[in-house]
Amino acid sequence: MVRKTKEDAELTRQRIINAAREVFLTKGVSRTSLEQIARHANVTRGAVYWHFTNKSELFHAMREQVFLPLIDRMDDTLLANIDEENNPAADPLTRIENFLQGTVQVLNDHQETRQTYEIMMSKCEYVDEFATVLQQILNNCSGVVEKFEQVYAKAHSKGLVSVRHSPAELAMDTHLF
Amino acid sequence: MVRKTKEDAELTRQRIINAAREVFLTKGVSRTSLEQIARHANVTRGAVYWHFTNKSELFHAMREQVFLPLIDRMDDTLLANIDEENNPAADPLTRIENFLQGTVQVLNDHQETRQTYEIMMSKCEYVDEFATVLQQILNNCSGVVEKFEQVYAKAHSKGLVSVRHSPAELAMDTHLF
DNA sequence: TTGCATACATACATGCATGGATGTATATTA
DNA sequence: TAATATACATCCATGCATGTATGTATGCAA
Repeated sequence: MVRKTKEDAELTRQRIINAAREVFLTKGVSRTSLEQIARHANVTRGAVYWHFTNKSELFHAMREQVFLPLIDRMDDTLLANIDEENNPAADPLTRIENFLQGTVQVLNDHQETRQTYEIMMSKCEYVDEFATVLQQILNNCSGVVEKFEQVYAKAHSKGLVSVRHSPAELAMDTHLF
Repeated sequence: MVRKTKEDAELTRQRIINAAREVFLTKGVSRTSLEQIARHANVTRGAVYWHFTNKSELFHAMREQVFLPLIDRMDDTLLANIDEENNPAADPLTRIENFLQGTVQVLNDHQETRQTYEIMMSKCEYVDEFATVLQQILNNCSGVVEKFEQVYAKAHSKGLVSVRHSPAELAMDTHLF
């Protein structure tokens, strides 16, 4: 193996991330060594250490590949042009439904996304360096809940939902689901 | 340290389990060594290996201390005398509510139970030996769902719930909650 | 074409964690 | 009371994972 062009290097980086995901899934995050990941990606640990400073940075990179698209999709589906009053597609409850269906769709179509979620849920111990990861995830979640809340507030002001439920409650419930 | 009486030994065993829970919580299951647990319990690894063959057995023992009472409570609260037709306290929906409130109560009162749940949820990677643990947990869950289902079936036959929802659906929903 | 940066591979030192072997003092039992 | 089982503590060999240091061949820019 010798020096590659920038595009090749980016491919290698991606191969490492994919390898990490697959090994994480079967071995668990803390039990996979960077050596195993490297072998699975047909490189050596040198390459892994070149692209990522350590395992948690690699984990973080893997995570971002599914979270950033999620955030984008939320912004698009849920919040974009929410203030245009006379937009038929902008009905708040329809937006929520669309977003949830989109989420299921993604989980159906992309096994990579499924795998990443499974790793985050039952193959990772959120301690030490990973505690900050958990913090980030929770921050993300409260961001998600907040966005739900905005949409529900809109629905509320339009009289689309029962006044017995506050937007915050509805948002939390939807998120739990 | 020298040989103790059987009661002393049982105390030591319990101290080890408690120590394990506390260290698991802060360090995560895979990152805590039996040495750390031993130190935290004021014994040596020799004692730990005497009472438990390895880490996963220790984990299993810790888990049983919260799951077995849960199962018992389910049987008592949910299922006991469910077939006595004219028992006022045996109303199916009331049973469900009582059980859920009891669960919250336990989580409120026993920080040990809270800690154990937190460990099982975000401080443990379910792979290899622990994959069987996950399997057991899932089995337990389906057992739980089944019991919910029985109660809902009873409620159904009494006309207490809308016929639009099957007992299975209701059970799954309650369990998710 | 030279020189430096890049993209890795290889080698090495270090540090636990594990599990088993062994030691040992006491409780228990026959 | 002698023999044995119990409840640990201590010690040791082994292996693996990490991080870093170093080697090296190539792409790229001046």
